[in-house]
Amino acid sequence: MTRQGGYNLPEGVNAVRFSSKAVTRVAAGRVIGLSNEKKSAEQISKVSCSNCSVRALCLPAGLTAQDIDRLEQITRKKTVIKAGDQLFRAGDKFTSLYAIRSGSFKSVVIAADGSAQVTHFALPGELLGLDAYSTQAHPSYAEALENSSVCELPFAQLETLAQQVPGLQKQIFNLFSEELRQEKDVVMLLGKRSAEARLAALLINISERYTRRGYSATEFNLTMPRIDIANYLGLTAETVSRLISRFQKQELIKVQGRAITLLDKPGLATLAGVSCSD
Amino acid sequence: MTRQGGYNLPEGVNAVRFSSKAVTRVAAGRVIGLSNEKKSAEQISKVSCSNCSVRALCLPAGLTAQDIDRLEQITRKKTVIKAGDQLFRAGDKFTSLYAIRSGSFKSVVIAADGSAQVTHFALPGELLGLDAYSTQAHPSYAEALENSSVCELPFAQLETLAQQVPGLQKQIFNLFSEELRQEKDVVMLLGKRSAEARLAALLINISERYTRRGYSATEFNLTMPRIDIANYLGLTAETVSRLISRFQKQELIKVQGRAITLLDKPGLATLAGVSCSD
DNA sequence: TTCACCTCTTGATCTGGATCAAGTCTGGGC
DNA sequence: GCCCAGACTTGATCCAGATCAAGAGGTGAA
Repeated sequence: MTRQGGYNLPEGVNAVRFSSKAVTRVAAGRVIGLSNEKKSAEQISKVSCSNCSVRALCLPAGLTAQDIDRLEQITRKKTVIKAGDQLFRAGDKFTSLYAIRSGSFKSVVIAADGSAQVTHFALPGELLGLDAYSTQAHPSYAEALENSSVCELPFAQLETLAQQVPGLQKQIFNLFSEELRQEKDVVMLLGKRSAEARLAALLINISERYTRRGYSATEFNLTMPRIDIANYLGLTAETVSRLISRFQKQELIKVQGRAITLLDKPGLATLAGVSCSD
Repeated sequence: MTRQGGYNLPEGVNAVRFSSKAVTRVAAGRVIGLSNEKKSAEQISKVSCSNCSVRALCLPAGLTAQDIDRLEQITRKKTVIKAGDQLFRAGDKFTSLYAIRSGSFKSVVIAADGSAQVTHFALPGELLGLDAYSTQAHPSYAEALENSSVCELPFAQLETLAQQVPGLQKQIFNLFSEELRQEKDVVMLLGKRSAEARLAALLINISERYTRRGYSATEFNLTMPRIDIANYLGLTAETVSRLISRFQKQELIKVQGRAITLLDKPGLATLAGVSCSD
């Protein structure tokens, strides 16, 4: 649906691509280090949680090796989703949750008047589809922002297994609750904060989420286009662009295309009106 | 904490109070009919889900009589919370969920900079505290907007019971998912909609939620003060007040203090940019 | 009853971010 | 290589809603 040109991410190995001009300014080693994506977009069909990089955040968290084994048995496949492709569409019947192994997604709700609203950016280790349980249909669609891979968890089986494995039930409650808490943060953000505070908060938020996943806290890719960031934050692309320029002038961040370096995270946190781990 | 004066709700039987002027304009029968609160604020300690008016929406939904009985056994008490009192404070250790039997609450998060944000209005049959599970501490405080009663559900026991009763696990997932979906609706609302659309959407939303609880779809109390509505919608009290006046002039609603009559629900739905059940 | 203190309403002015309008940059196709 | 489409940037103008300000209506306490 969304055709991506220009600043788009490459299909292959590295999630970051620079213009020749930019490359001259960034050391090659750091460019590689910036990648949010694992080395290659594997398309292995055997699911193995135990060597998955996000197991500490995903459903296996807190489970015994034996229980993880049972979880692996119901996990149907690990698919590669290309940038721009949809994992599921709005209105699709709810049958499975999807755990993100690598890459990133946006969740988009289409309002009654046809307008789209980005409601969530999802990173590795997070589950997509939790909000579909109560109505048994996905209220939003999920689109890959870069080449991504996911594990599909048929919910009926997951539910049955959770009945037998207390740790799994706990972890599902945990992921539900965590997502609920995050949504409240978004509501807070959109509620009363200035455009400046919103963008600063998003940068801090994404930084912290990447940190928990073992990536650099200060250097990462904003895999989403400006227009999606704007939509998510309740702003326009122009305002986001202006703010990014201003933040650069204020030496809070450094930007090359979609690669971001946070130069002054405490400063951003102050703007955002949140405390930060720095 | 929040001292309430002026337009405050009475302590006693009826949630609605009118000025003498207003009373002359509203038939007594309809005033009674407007009440969002059940007849009296009972303080019975024996929990009985089977004769609770919100059982169809609350945890017992879909359970057998036998399972409801087990649920009742772990439900610790039914307390009356006075208007303005807090059910739990932000930062309190998470031990229980609270099911609202009658009345209404607001959830408020205090940001790092000290500013408060109303993140949710909770009505009978809804659970408070779901967002505290992942961190084991309440991120927000819950304050009664009118005299209310709740059932306390110690979560450790609820979790154990859910392990044994599949329908209960399902229903907990369901309430989590439903709240998540609702939060997404709020994000959509705050994202890009005009002040007018936000207020219209809130009125529609509250109307539909009361309808599901068996109250009138067109006549109900906005139990929350304007300032809370404004905070929740990311607006100022002045803007909310102006909009309410304008909606009255446009004959979309009729307002007496906090009592609201929706005169043109489809019209409001159009403004809100949502479809409605009317 | 009077007074203090709320919440709510209404008016006047100001401003942050939207909108409109050109551009520039980048990568892909030919 | 050149061209084109889409992502992004930057500038000028406009307006919805904030802010500031004043007053009205209602309640509880003395």
